[in-house]
Amino acid sequence: MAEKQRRKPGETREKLMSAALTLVGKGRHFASLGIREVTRQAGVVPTSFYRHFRNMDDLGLQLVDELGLVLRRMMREARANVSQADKLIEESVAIFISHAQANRSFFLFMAQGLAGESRAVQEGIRSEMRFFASELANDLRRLRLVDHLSDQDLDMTCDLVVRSVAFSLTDLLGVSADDDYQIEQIRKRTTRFLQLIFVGAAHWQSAG
Amino acid sequence: MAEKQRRKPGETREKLMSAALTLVGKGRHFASLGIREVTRQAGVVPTSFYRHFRNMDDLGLQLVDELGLVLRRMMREARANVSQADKLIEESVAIFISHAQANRSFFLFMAQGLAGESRAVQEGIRSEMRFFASELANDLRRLRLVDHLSDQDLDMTCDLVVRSVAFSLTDLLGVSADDDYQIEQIRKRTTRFLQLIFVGAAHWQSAG
DNA sequence: CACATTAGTGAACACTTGTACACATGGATA
DNA sequence: TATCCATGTGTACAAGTGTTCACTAATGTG
Repeated sequence: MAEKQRRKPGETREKLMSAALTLVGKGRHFASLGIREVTRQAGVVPTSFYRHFRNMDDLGLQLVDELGLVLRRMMREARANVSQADKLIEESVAIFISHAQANRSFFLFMAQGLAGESRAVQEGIRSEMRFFASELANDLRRLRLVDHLSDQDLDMTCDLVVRSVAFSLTDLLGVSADDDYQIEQIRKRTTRFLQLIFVGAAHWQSAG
Repeated sequence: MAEKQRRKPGETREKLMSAALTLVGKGRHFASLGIREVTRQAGVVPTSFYRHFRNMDDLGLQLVDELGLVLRRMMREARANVSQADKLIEESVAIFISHAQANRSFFLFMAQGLAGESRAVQEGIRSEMRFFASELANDLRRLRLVDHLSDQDLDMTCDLVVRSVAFSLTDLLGVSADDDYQIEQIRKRTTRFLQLIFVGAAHWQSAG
């Protein structure tokens, strides 16, 4: 019989989660993954799955939690690297794209989950996006870049910004990871989107 | 043995496609549907599937084509119903939402396909969105509402508009079809998004 | 009318799937 | 040290899967 050493606690759990992400990274859709498939990819016997998750939806929910950590790391780096206010958009988009590349499977999972099968996962991702948007609003407030906007209008603007970036994600994940030209195009386009939105925000009161 | 009457040509084909849509409408993800499942829902023997489609991806591609028709109908109605230029955004959003409600499963399929499993379906949907955006640009040009924008900037604006609306789709499809309050909220928010974008477009030259 | 084509059927195939059960083992706890 | 429990393993099974095959009835074409 094969050895059944138990290594660090939670190791198999992580193997299963990253196995699912690996399969997603290979082009599979999370909704089409099965328990056996994931355990096979993780190099673990199918029964082990139930030691950690009740079903695939449960695994998805726990992936959403980890996704939250990835997003928070990204925000922290963005805040640390904002050198000048007028380059804020460009630099933030660049950081976002590099994180999306570095955690491709994670963001793929996020893009899939937005219209996914599990309502709970869907809501989880949406919630992460709302949090992201509200943090962005806080930052902009603190930098005093948007003093003329009401809280509500600022929230709306940040919401739109986050959505636009999230949509660019699906562009980004659609091109191969080493197609530098296309990635650069996406970066430029996303940057212009955000600039357009902020121009709109800057003139919002007069038009609203 | 059961009767095997063949009715109109292409009837089973349609039954299969709408069976897939029905399952999607019930909350399933297209990527997780199987051939047997679809044929069962259509009330047809599994073998019949192969008379019309090579596999599920093929069926998905043909659904994208039909989706194109739905979108074109929507555009036609929007063009016919634009009463006054200053209500253009509000009325267009309202038409969009009513079409999305009337063809819920179709739009659900579209939202899923954007980050779906089949690259071909993904590209098909993207292509429909590009077409939609370019038609929008033509209309705006014709109405002479955006004379100060270059073609390129206009394309970008329309692209952003279409993306924002598409993202609102996922909001809309996330709430139950008879939750009028939430739907109204989504309608208002989407309208404001577009207004913000167009305010940005109106002031774009001076800032770009 | 004869005939090829299309579009339906059911039976069978070799696999894969989710899940249940009994069992083993290492580490923490008492 | 003795015990418990979380975590691992192998086996088993019923149900579901995609696909092939041979057969049949309706339709369009000569």
